[in-house]
Amino acid sequence: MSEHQDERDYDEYRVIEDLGGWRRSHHNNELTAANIGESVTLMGWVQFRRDHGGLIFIDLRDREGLTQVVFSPEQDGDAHERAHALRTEYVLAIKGTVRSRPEGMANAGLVTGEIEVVVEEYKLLNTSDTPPFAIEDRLEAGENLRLKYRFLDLRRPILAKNFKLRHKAAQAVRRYLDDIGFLEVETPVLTKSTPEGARDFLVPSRVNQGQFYALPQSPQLFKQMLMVSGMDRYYQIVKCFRDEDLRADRQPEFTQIDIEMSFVDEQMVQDMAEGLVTSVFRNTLDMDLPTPFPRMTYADAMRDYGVDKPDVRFDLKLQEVTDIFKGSGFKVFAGAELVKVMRVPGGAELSRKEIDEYTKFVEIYGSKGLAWIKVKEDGEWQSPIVKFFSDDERAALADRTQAQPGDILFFQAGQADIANAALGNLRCKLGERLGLIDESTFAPLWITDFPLLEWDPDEKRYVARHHPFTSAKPEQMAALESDPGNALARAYDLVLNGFEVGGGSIRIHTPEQQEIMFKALGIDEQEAREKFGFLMDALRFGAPPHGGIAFGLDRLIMILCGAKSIREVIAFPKTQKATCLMTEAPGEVANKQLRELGIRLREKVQE
RNA sequence: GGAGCCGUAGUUAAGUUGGUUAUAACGCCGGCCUGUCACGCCGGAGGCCGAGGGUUCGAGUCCCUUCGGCUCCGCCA
Repeated sequence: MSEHQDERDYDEYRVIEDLGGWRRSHHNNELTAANIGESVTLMGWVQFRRDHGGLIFIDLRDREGLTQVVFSPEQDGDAHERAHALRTEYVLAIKGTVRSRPEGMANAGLVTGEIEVVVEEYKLLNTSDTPPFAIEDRLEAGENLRLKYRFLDLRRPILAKNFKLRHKAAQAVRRYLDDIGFLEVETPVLTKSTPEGARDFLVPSRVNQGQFYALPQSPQLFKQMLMVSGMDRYYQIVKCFRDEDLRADRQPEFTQIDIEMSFVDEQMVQDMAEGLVTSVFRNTLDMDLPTPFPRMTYADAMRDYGVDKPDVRFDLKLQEVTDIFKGSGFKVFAGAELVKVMRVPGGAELSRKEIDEYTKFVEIYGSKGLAWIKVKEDGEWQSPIVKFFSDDERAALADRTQAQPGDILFFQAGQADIANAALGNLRCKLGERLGLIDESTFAPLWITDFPLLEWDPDEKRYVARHHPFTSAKPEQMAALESDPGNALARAYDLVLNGFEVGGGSIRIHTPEQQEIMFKALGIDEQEAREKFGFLMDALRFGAPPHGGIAFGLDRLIMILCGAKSIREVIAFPKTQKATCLMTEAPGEVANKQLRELGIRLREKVQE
């Protein structure tokens, strides 16, 4: 066999050069037919290399896009020869001339697809190891790899796009709030641990050994202080910290658009918030959301959707039928605190296997099972449970649900919170599975009239549903002492496509009302003074009526991007175990550091 | 604290009832190639089957433990 011609070692061509005063003239999405003939300087990474031996094509990538550059032996033999050594993710600076691609060679898939840049001179600014995964949108590496090499993952156009949108949204927020008189004020990150709410992240104090700061769960009390200060309108795009377990839409550190206003009621905060959200939509998706946003009370949301953040992009609803089955021969329904049904049009097509799957699904929420009735084409009811129904019960059920041939009815019966959660979440699963959701639509919705307090069976006391500084509805403030469980709050959530993206309230601004609230929560005077003394003091010095709202920026951006997780819109997110695979945080610290802080670990971690 | 899914070349995956030398595609390395655009063609290298233990004549496959990733329940005012 003809001996291998000497295999070449290209390393001699891989000499890294200095930028040497070169300046970039364009990004890689900018050049079009209008630039033909221009001399340009481009910089970026090698996306694809197509080496024909003669001609070499490189797609040069930067944050903005791709441009095809051509190395031709006729143009510059030396540059062409050296270009054989180029590999994926090498960093290049090229000087060349923009020219039209030959007839029929345009690439309609690229903004720059009509042209190419023929290289006259280039510098290799850096080489690259072969990346552990391809830097492309269509190839998805495992998430652990992506997070370990997040700096490479972030080179992918889809992520660059997410972060550009996030940036635009943040700019729109600042512009909008600045225009209507809000001041951006920073608040401390090292602050005080407060009872109530989420678990705090603690930071030990070296100067005050044995004492700890807490990272803020939100700047709630600071923004109220700013209102007392007469700051009038405050906002901040700010990190918040909650040491709770993670979800696809929850990270231990996350970003809020935090807003507070003086001399306002609910309507004024909501109007402002709608203006903010519509401005964000306009400046990111170029989409006009109709205002005012629809409103729904918490009670109605629970009644019709079983959850307090309904996805109203599709129209399935729940109906209560507890009354129909009071005293029924079907004991499962007769003895239940709540019986609810959901009519799913066309659902009779669901297979037994699918229904079994949904039965498993509702068990997640503590449900004991999933009863169902299929209405066949001839109107006959097929079901494991109808044989237990009386004729009256059947008639009442048919009347209330208006079930039609081809429908399926799903039932939940039992403890109210479980039945609601099970059926409400099944509703969302079915909406997805049956293609009832138009992914291109956005359905904002205000949820209002939340209960002020919730009974905590573990602690055997009421806890604040929103937070302890939320005002009750004026007509119920007096009743707070006599009938705390039924008081409604001046609180509101903004729900978007089934996600809670914002929440706020009108706050308590007199010490008398705040004391009543603490009392209702079982916080005695001494504890109130210890934990919230500064708040009590502030309320005594002419606190104006005030209220506000906070938006979960990560969630909002996730929805705007169509992403499945907020990790796709956070540059360096944590895993479900709250670790960072790139930096390997959290980590152990040197004994010296612990000594300085006056901390000794209870159990020495071996090795 | 709990439930479920997953972990096999660099990557993404296949791997039957436990049975020869663990597959494929992409990527990587080398050769050829002047109009490709996820270039093409030829050749080649590459494996602690997450880790540890067990069952067995024999384990990627079965069992136990453990580590890691994801989804969810609890939790998250």
